[in-house]
Amino acid sequence: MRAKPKTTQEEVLALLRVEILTGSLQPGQQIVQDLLAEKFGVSRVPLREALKILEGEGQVTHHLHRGYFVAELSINDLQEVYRLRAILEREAVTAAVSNITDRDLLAIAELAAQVRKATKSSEVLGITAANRAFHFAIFELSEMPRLVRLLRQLWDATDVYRSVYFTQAANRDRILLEHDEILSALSARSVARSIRWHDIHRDNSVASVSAVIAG
Amino acid sequence: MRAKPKTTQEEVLALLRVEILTGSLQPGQQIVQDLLAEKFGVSRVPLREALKILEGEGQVTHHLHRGYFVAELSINDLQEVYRLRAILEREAVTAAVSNITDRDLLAIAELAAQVRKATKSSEVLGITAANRAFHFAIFELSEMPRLVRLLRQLWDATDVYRSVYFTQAANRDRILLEHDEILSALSARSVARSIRWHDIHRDNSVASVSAVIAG
DNA sequence: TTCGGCAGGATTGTATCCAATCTGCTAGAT
DNA sequence: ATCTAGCAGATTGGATACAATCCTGCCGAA
Repeated sequence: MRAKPKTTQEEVLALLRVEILTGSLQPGQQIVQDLLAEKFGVSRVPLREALKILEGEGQVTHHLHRGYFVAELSINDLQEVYRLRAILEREAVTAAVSNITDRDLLAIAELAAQVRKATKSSEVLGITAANRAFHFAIFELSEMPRLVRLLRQLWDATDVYRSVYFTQAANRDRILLEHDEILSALSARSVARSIRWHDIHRDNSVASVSAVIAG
Repeated sequence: MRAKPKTTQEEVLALLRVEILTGSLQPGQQIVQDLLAEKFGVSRVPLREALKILEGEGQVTHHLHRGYFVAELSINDLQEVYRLRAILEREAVTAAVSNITDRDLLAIAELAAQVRKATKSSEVLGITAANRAFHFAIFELSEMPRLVRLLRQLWDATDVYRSVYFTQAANRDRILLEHDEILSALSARSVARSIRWHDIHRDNSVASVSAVIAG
């Protein structure tokens, strides 16, 4: 038996994220509430509330009396998201370094190891999740919950496209190396190095994702 | 006759914002859906969707099977919000300066004048709205819609407390002066001066609002 | 071809009912 | 007297059905 979310709308929300992430719901595509509600086996009420949440995150757009559509990301949008990530992640990393304990370092190293394991298994969804867990464990150390929430929104916005990034073997190796560097910088409590490697890591990502969007 | 929002949930959303802003719904207070739905003359469904939006913005919190509560802001929360605002507004102002046209300057000057007029009338809600219009007109010039959206969320989070700021006459005069300085810096296309005066403006605000929260 | 209107479809809003859960009170045990 | 278990009331969460509103696309007339 699968671990069941407490409420239907949470379950629907999780399902929607997967649908969007895996491309079952493609960018620009309309979301027909009745169809999706039936597909998920729920009524429209929790579905709409989940869609409202996604709308708030910018994952879907809403046109009055026309319904919800999966958000599309232009090159400009993408660059803006990554610019904002750069600014906010620097802040998060800076705060994280000043808070980090040896215990935290162990936990993060463990998460890095899980990313490594996930890249072996070739399962994109698993790699995405592991990668996310690794990075947000670091961001969480900032002890700035609102900052983390904003970052989560920004990551969500590009998840669809970033997942393609993980499908290429060359990228996977580089990611693992960069994670090691980040971990090393954190261990040394070096803000500058931590930020630099985050920047490098992100720049490599944006380059690949831009290529995806450009076609 | 007042301009009516197109959908009921938008109307409810606007009403909720006013209720929260004016303190009819006080921080920490539970929002009883049935009562409020009846008070607004709507059913619970659009009310809940409006609450979902506010939850996404962090304006209200949600506890499972216990309902919605008006969000409370701790001193730490407040400082985090203002720290994030500082970071993001600097980015927005920088981009705005590089885009600003003479036409934009006229429009912003006009908005500044409206703030001045609003302060005369002593109506807090009006001042808040005018002030917001002034600042976001500047932020919008960044042509970074997601950045503006994040800023809007951050402003919303502290609106309740900031409105108190406007009730004090001494603050009002200073605000007007600072707006003039911002306008002057923008006219000169000086990024450094624009950022500096935004920082000063914000610092004065956070000091007052902190005092309010501290009691 | 273009314009106007009409029908169909989709979303939105509402009402009602039921299930799940939380809260507070009461009764019993220690 | 205090603590705990459990019951009742209240509230939220969800499902379903139906009415209302609005968009879209087609069809015919000028």
